[in-house]
Amino acid sequence: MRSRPARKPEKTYHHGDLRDALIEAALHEAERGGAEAISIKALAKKLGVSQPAPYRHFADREALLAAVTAAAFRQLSALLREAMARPSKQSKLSRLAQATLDFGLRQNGIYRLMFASRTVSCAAKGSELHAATRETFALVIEALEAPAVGYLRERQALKIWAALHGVVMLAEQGLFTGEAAHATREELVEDFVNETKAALAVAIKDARRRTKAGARA
Amino acid sequence: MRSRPARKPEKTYHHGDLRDALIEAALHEAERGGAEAISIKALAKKLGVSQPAPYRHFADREALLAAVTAAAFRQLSALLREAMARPSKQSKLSRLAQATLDFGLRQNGIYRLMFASRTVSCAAKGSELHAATRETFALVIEALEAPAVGYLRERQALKIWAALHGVVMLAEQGLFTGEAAHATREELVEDFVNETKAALAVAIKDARRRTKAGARA
DNA sequence: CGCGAATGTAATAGCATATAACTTAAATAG
DNA sequence: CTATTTAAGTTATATGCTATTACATTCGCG
Repeated sequence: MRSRPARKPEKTYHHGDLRDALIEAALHEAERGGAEAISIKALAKKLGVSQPAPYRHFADREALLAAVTAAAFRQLSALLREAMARPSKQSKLSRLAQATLDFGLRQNGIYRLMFASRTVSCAAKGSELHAATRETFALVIEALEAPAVGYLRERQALKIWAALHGVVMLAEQGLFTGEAAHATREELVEDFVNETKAALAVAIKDARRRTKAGARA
Repeated sequence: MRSRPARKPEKTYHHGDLRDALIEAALHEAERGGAEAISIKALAKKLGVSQPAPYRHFADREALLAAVTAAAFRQLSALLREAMARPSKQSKLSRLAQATLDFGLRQNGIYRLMFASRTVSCAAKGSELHAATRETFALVIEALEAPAVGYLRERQALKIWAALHGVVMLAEQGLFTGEAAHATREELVEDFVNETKAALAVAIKDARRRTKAGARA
């Protein structure tokens, strides 16, 4: 898991890999408690450096959170890629959807860091975080396994992505537990997956029909 | 807007309505900045009382946030009720959906307080907050304008509610702006509304057909 | 080797949560 | 109508976090 210093508890003045270690440790803290659980002071103590040391690598707490969030997006991307690559009877989209749901519920702290804070929306266009979020979304489009016809794919990707996040959100709010459990989260996700596929197929067929008609005229 | 003391800047030892005033002021702060923007110290200063005064009404910050969140849910419920009551050519569900989207984007700080924190999921079953969230969800079911057939309504309500929140979430992340704007948020919401209505109609018809068949056998 | 840049430390300022001990005023009983 | 209890507010203080400043150490490169 660790990278460079590996096992060297010798007291060296320089940590060697503090930046990455901070991100990794912060992710671990965020697992339970989300962004609020990330304390620069606590991280420094855990890693055996002085409190101001992290400020050599991050301008302020926000900057650290942005880097951690970007790392989390890359982590999610890897998970989704893996889920999509895995041989299965289910469709790629279905696997991506279930993997997202799984991630959102199991690692809810990290999930909230990624989707429920204003960190992402404040990310500049060329930033590491912005790139990481775009890459994740690209995987959603890929999971549709459909040809690019105008922006029909992108539109359906937005829809399924939105729906998925909504399910995670409501699940965490307890709307699927106790008396309110009128459907399982997995059932709902499958519904969305099927509706998305159907809508996309119809839209593409429709667009092609219209194009042909236009060409004939 | 204010309740009891109305206009009495005279230095009285007792504020008279500190609890409600705190909630109202906190909501105002949350409008920009979400939960993080709510500082007990700052609220106390703004209301002209000492810092520890709020602790007479709320055990800790979490308790204040829970009360504020409950107030926010009641506020949303009122908005939705109003949107549904308003005469219009659009369906009730469509109006509820657009009103939710509107609220989520315009009052995004409050919205995040309501849906993106763990406050709600930590709310006990009999709590004020729990009741407020259930009431809001009941409005979603009502907006479907469909008879109760098993839990088909509830299921579709969950779906549209989830989808709506996903759209707000992604919109706030910037997935509908710039090059990525392959659909407007409103379009997507209308898509979800229509799909929900269609799915519910089909499910109800299907259920009734099956019931009749069962009775005949 | 030596010097500059990167990285870490100690000391400190400032703000927020929360508690303890004390004070004031409102409400209620006798 | 006073006495006493209690709700609500105050001052003082402990603790924890962010962030900055000035200083120390080491790395890497010419």
